[in-house]
Amino acid sequence: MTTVLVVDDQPLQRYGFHLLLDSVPETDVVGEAAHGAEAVRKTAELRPDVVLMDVRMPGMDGIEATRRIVAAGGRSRVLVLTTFDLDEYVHAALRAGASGFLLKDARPEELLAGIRAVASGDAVIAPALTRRLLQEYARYVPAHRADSAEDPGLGSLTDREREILVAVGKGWTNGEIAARFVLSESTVKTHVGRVLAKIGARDRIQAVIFAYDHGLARPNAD
Amino acid sequence: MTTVLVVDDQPLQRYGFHLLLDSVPETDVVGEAAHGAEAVRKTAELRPDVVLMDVRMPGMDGIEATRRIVAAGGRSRVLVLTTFDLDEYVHAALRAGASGFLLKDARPEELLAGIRAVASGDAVIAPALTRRLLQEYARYVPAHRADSAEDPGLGSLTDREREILVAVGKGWTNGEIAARFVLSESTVKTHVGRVLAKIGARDRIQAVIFAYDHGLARPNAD
DNA sequence: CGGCGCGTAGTACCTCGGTACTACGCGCCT
DNA sequence: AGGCGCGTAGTACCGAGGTACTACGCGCCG
Repeated sequence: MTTVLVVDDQPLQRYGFHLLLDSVPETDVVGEAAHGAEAVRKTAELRPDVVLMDVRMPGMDGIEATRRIVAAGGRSRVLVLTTFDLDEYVHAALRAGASGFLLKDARPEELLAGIRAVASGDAVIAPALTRRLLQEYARYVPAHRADSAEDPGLGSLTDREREILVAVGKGWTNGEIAARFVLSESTVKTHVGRVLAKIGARDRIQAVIFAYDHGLARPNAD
Repeated sequence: MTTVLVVDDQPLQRYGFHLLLDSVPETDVVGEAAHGAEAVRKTAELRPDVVLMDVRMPGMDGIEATRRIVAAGGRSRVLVLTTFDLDEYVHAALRAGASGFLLKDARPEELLAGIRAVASGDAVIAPALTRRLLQEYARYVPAHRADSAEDPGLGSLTDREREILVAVGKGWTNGEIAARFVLSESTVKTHVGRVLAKIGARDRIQAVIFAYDHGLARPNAD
């Protein structure tokens, strides 16, 4: 049995979800909320398996509510629903920690399948959104490992040189690298110089770019 | 009516898909292939709406076949199926241009829904994989737009300054930027200096990192 | 043993980048 | 009319970065 909290500012919409979810035995609507603040409060109180969250709501919106629910650390998972497939919503929701994102025009069985998946710890994305998400994903997440044959130098770097490159990718100066690796600055310069030659970069800036493009540098830097 | 090409090296597996897809009126299996090379050939010949592609196959595997089919530019979409949810497969398949990735233990209706979605130009990912994909996505694709309140400067940049930052993110020197923007190097320096001050970077290297972290710089650089 | 790759270290030199500060024209708002 | 933001441009200065070249100890391999 999956317990669900329905969050939507439209009473009629809530009623519809209620009807749908009660029509099958596996889901049980344990509560409703009309805005973000109420959603956060009731989630803490009722501890539902799944929070069915509308995005557009007066006051605290669904994104912010999602963020707080996820931050609270309970076991409730958030499935975001919206009429609009605006990219910003999707991004914001996923970054807020939502486990899923579906459109309200989804067929009932899709919604139920989504709730089921989210409840079991998986994630769902509406097919119509998945395409765009994947395009972006493929753009942003490049050569995960040294896959695509062409590999101008990465493989020829020694372990030490790769370490140095990562450090350069963090934006550290030669002096900082020397300090953290307990080396002389001269040595760092020698390493950096060799790295630049091997990867075909003319300066450390292009080395940073190289590092990002090849997955050596990460946004969670420093 | 959706036409499907079934690709799998196991005859029994192909038979199973054939049975399933023929049991519903909306799909029509127009051909089968036992390995990658045959899949590429038959896709070109039969022009199916959807290619149901197994990953593990002797000879050319499903990933390479997917890459070639997508590169060929036809309207056939590839839905990759596998028994193993290995990350490398998922990554490779998506980068190869697959429109979907499902596990073979999917329930029949899920598979059919997937085929339907892919045929209509959408994309599908098995829920079990979506979670991991999203985690990574959230890691790699940072603040897409100035969403999360904290925004040390990006919003305060003028249009010109943002242009400059993008150029810096491409690894261009001040001289190159001056040349491409038809400016004096002094002006570029002034702009760069202001950008650094606004985003809180101490040098252009950290500006490059900032640009990447905020989605201003792209792997498809230069 | 001798050579080679690698990591370490140094010197010398010059360029590029960044800072500080000034300055001016343009457009917009008050 | 005056002020302000923005884009433009300049000078002067200095430190970090990069190049070129040399050097040495260590471990591995033929």
